[in-house]
Amino acid sequence: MNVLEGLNPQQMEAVKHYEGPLLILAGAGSGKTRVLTNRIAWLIDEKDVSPWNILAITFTNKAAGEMRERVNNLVGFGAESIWVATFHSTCGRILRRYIDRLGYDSHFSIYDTDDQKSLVKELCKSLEINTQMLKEKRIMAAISSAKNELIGPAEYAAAAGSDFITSKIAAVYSAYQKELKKRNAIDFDDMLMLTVELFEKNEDVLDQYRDRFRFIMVDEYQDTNTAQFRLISQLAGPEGNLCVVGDDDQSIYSFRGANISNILNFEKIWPQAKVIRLEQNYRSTTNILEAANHVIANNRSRKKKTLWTENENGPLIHVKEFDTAFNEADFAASQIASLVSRREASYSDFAILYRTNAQSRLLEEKLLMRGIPYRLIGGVNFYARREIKDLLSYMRVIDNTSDDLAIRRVINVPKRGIGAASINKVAGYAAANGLSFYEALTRGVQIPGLGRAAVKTDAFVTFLQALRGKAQLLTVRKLLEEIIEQTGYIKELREEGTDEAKERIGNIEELISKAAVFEETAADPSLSAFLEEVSLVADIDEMDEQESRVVLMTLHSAKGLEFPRVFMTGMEEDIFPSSMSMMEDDSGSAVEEERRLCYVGITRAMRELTMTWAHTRMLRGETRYHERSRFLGELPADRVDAGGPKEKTVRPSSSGPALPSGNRSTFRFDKPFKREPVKAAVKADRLDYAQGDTVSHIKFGTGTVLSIVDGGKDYEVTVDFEKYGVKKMFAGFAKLKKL
DNA sequence: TGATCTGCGGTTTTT
DNA sequence: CCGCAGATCA
Repeated sequence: MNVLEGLNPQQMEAVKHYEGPLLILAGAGSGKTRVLTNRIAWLIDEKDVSPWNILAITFTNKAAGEMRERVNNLVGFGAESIWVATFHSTCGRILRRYIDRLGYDSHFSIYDTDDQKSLVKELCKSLEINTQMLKEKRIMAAISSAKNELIGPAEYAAAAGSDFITSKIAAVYSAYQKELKKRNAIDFDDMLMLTVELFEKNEDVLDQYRDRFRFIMVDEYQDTNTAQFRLISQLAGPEGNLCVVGDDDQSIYSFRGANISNILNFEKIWPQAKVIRLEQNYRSTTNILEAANHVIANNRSRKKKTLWTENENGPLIHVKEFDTAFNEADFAASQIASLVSRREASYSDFAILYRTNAQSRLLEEKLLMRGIPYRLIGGVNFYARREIKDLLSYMRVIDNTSDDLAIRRVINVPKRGIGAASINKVAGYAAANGLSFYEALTRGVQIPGLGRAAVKTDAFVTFLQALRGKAQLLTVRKLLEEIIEQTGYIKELREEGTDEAKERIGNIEELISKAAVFEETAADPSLSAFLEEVSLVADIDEMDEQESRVVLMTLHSAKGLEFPRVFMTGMEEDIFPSSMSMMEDDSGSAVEEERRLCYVGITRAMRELTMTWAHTRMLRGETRYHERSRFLGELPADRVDAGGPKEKTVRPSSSGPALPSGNRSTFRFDKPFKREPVKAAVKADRLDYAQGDTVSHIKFGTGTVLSIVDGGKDYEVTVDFEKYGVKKMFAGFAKLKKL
């Protein structure tokens, strides 16, 4: 296959770039992945670069998987030895091998957000920090950004000085790192920070990886934070055979430490860098692209560039206004249903995007009602579910007995009669003697005050030891099944028999098949590797383009994807841009990030884009009013649909920015929030059914009304459905019919 | 010790 | 509105 075929001149130039640093500024849909993969193939084919010497880094497993697949198709022989991975799994692999140089053991656990929170909470308690005043979340965010900036506890404490809050955070940070190390655990941010530290302190290790990774590619470069930037700088070395691809207009992760200046600094660190711009878009219609260009032009801080396309105009952008978010959601569902029934589209053509995960609920409801299959990305992570975390915690303890959090999670699951009192005694003894929780546990009766409970803890220790012994001989999947068997986890759920229990069993079965897939496909099928892999799964990784389903996800998750037809919902001030972004008094940079997010959303669409907004929307249980989003006003009038007969339409600005950047603060103040909840907006005066009546529901079928409670805003009706059991619902939404 | 109840706070985005 | 944490009861 000719890797240069069909490339435009700029793409060609990028693909044929051999040695030295290269910055590719690639607009949305300009074929950047193609350029990256073809360049890899070109290096191998034309320059005899060994696949072994190539590293390609992405942010998500999904992106890595796609790149891997495309590279495999392009590079026949040796493609598997190209290292294609995310930042985090790259660091994971390096650390598994060399983390002993930093005083950890190679069986380290990876703490996720929940684990971090438990630890921070624990530390706040022992440091006597009032978490009402200084929230765990804030501490976690501070620690995370410090790590992203490669600031260790000591440096953080020094910078904190006498500032009360900051010095408290510094104290937690220091204790947090100490405790993690004691537990032989690291968090997400540590993966990066520790790898950088490893390279800094161990020249031999860095040299070894430098020698291997002679050619480095980085995707979504605009999202790199300082730690990631340092890492690739270390690997690339001064000669810098480094090729990065990014788009400053799609930088939407500054809250996670992403640093736009990494793009600007690129040419400073490597003055010899070549810069190539890819501005031709192959994805979207002219109307969509013009809309995107017009909106993003309102941002002041950006590298000026204008995407263009040879594609046809296509349909106009539809902008629809609704009274309520219900109608909005229903509209999206009905549009999809009618297009699919007319065979003009298939479910997988559609994506419904929104700003916050909470907005998915309504949409799900409406899709469900119409029987439209959908895939929800995000929300509660599969691996964060209780049953999954329980089982994984067992595996964590088996892999790493120092993981106090994991062992304390499972010590009484299933119930073993070891309660909080006993746990505290063991923990106290462990702390006093510098032992891990597990080590303390093995001391049994020696622990003061444990008394008769020691019989139970001893049994637990024996149980764990037996499992640990077996683990040596078992594959990951078998081990998991053994744990389930020995603990009676599924058995217990089966006896419970509720819908919820059934769902949990389903989740466990899914975990087993994930373990099965893992042990068949992983290069390193060890327990540590399995636990690492499941820790690093992102929501978006769960998406499968092959499915014939509508996809629901946040605008953030949508980055890097494309769909023939896109709905952007909740286009309202305070929702999108979010109220948070407007509160910050930072000269509008947060709003600019929201605008980039809007740009990302618009440019996901290939053919048809529908943007919707609603005057009222339920938020945390109260109905709130919203104005239409300023971003709608920034659309070019000549690209927007005049609207159907049913809905009123928006008057977009004729040209230019709707809101000069300098005016942001005044704008904020002359538009006070309307926060009064609307009572009786949806509440019917009375219901045409009563307790004991038989009613029918569009999805749940027929059932008997058990009770009706006047909840103020609406009636809450409890119905016992024949097929689905007892459900609680609101009369205004459920649209129950008396039979 | 375990199960149930109540009150409160939370939602911006995530590897 | 929902989920969680602490309080309260069996």
